[in-house]
Amino acid sequence: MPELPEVETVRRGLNRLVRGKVIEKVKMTYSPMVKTGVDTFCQDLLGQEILDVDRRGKYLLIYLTDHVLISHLRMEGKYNFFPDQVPANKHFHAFFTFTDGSSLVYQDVRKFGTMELLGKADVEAYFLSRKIGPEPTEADFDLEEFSRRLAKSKKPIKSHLLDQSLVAGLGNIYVDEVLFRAQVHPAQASNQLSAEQVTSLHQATIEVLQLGIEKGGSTIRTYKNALGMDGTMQDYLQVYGKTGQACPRCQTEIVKIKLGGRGTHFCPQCQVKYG
DNA sequence: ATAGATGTTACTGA
DNA sequence: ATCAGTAACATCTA
Repeated sequence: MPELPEVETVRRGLNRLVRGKVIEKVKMTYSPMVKTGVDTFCQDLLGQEILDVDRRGKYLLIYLTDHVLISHLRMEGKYNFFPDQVPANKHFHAFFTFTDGSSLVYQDVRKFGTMELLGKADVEAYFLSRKIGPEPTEADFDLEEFSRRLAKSKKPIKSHLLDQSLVAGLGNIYVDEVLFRAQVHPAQASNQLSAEQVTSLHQATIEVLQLGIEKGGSTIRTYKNALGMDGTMQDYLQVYGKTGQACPRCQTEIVKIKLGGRGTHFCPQCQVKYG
C-alpha cells in the first residue's frame, strides 16, 4: 500500500490505537520478514510498551521502552487492529497481543514487508546507510542541495526521484503526479533540467505529498478495512492510472510507458523531453 | 490460459 | 560508479 502519505496515515492510526499498550505475546508465522533475527525479535518485544510511532520516509518507527521496531510495508503491507478476537487470514504474518487483550496484526499478501528491531542509538545510522534523503518539507528539503545533486546525474528524473536519496517518500503513484505538476518528462535526464523545472519539482514534491497526507493517502487496487486505508487521494490523482483519459490541463490523452521497470503515466503534450 | 503487471527495495553482474 | 535487470511473493487481468 504505501508511499509516504499512506505510511503517515498508518502512523497516525497506530498512535491512536496502540500507543501506551504493552506487548504480552508475539507470534511470527513468516520468519524471513524479520531481518534482525526472529528469535531475539520475539523475546525482546515481550513486556515492551509502545511509547510512540514515528515515520521516516516510508519507514515506520515504533518506539518501545528499550528498542525501536522499524517496519517497512513495501508493496502490500498493512496493519489491522482487533480489540479482542483475531479472525483467521492466510495473509496475517505477525501478531502482537497486548496486556489488555487487544492485538495488532501485520498482513502482507506478497510478503515483501520487513521488520527490524534496533537500539535507539542505531536509528540514525540505519537511515544514513540506506541513503534516505530529507523529508519532503520546506524545513528539511533544501532546494540548493537538490539542484546540486541533480546536476551530477544522468539518471532519468523519475528513477532518480524514486530512489529515495534526493528526497524521501515518493513512490510510483506520487512521482507521476509530481512530474505532471512540474511539467517534466519522466525520462528527462536529471542533469538536463532547467533551473525552473528543478524549482517546480521541489515545490510539487512538497505539495503533492502534503496533499496526500491531508487526504489520508490513496486507496487503490487493494481493499480497505485496515489501518489508514480510508484515504481519498485517489480522487485527486491527475495522471496515475489515467491512461487514455484527457489531460486535465490540455485534454491530450494521458499515455503509459515503462521506465526503469515501472509503469509511468504522463501527458505527452505538457511533459516534453528536451536536451 | 499464460504472460505481464502490481503503492518497494536490495542485490548482482556488466 | 552506475545502471539495468532480477529476486523476494501472491494475485489479478488482458
